[in-house]
Amino acid sequence: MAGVTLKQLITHVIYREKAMEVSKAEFEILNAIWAEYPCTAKDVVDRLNQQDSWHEKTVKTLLGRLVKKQAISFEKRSRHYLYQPLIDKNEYIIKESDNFLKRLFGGKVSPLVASFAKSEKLSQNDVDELKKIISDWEQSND
Amino acid sequence: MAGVTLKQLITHVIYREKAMEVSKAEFEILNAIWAEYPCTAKDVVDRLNQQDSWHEKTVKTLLGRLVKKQAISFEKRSRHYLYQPLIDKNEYIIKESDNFLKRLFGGKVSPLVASFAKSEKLSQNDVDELKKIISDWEQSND
DNA sequence: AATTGTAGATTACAGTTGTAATCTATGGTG
DNA sequence: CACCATAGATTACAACTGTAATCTACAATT
Repeated sequence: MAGVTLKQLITHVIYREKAMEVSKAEFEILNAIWAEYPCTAKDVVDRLNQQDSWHEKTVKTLLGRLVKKQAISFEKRSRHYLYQPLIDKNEYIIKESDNFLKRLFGGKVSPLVASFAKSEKLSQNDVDELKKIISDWEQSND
Repeated sequence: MAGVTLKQLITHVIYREKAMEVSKAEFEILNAIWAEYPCTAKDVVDRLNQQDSWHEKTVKTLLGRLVKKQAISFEKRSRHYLYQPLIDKNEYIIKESDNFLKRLFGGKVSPLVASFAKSEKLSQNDVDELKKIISDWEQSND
């Protein structure tokens, strides 16, 4: 620990206080794990490579970072690790959505939908789905 | 330019090819400018400080970065600059929303709304607004 | 048992970001 | 006209990111 500045030390000590932030690339990894877990690093690589092209080394790095951030954990199975999420997908997605809506739309969904409607990014199908969601909501809120 | 690696050079040459990325802090600045422009750095600081606390130096740095990224431009007025956006607020917001929805919800709005409904983050007011948006949409799409 | 492929650990490295402090030049003030 | 406050320019700097290459150790194979 030689050469560590006081600031670094303090930063480290209060690390746990900070809200955990998952970067975009890390989220892709997390998402692949959520698909089915526990799973190996190879599983993750394979899943990701169905869509895009991820270098195995990159995926390993990101898995390591997610472990350090305590977003996932692993269990040793002889040669390889079995990874598994420590955070819930729905919870995470809600939190992220909430943050996003706060930053851009005052925290509400409707302005987003309105903005999509205005720029013609809303299809009949989207509207049908929205109507269904609304009627379900009304069903359970009276 | 001595000591520049080939990779750096290439990165720089193809710089314009990359989609411009505005960071979160930069977005706050942009947002303050969109409120009313042209405006000075001081205007931006004042506007931001109505809500949060921004250091003047930080704001200046971010203004500089936005200029470099060609997200805003300025015009000299003797001692100070008059800043003004180079990107349209609605366009930017739509693009960001689209990206966000692609990353988390397969690109569609309804799953976001559904997820909000499920976690009880939807108020009667939100629902009323959504209904209004939908009926307006249907009005103009038949 | 020696060898080797491979899994994870460590190291690399430039770019971005948040957050400012310091430098420099100039317009306004006494 | 000299001086200074201040605006913008430059510099700082650690953390985070994306993207991998290299190192190290062990399990499976011959």
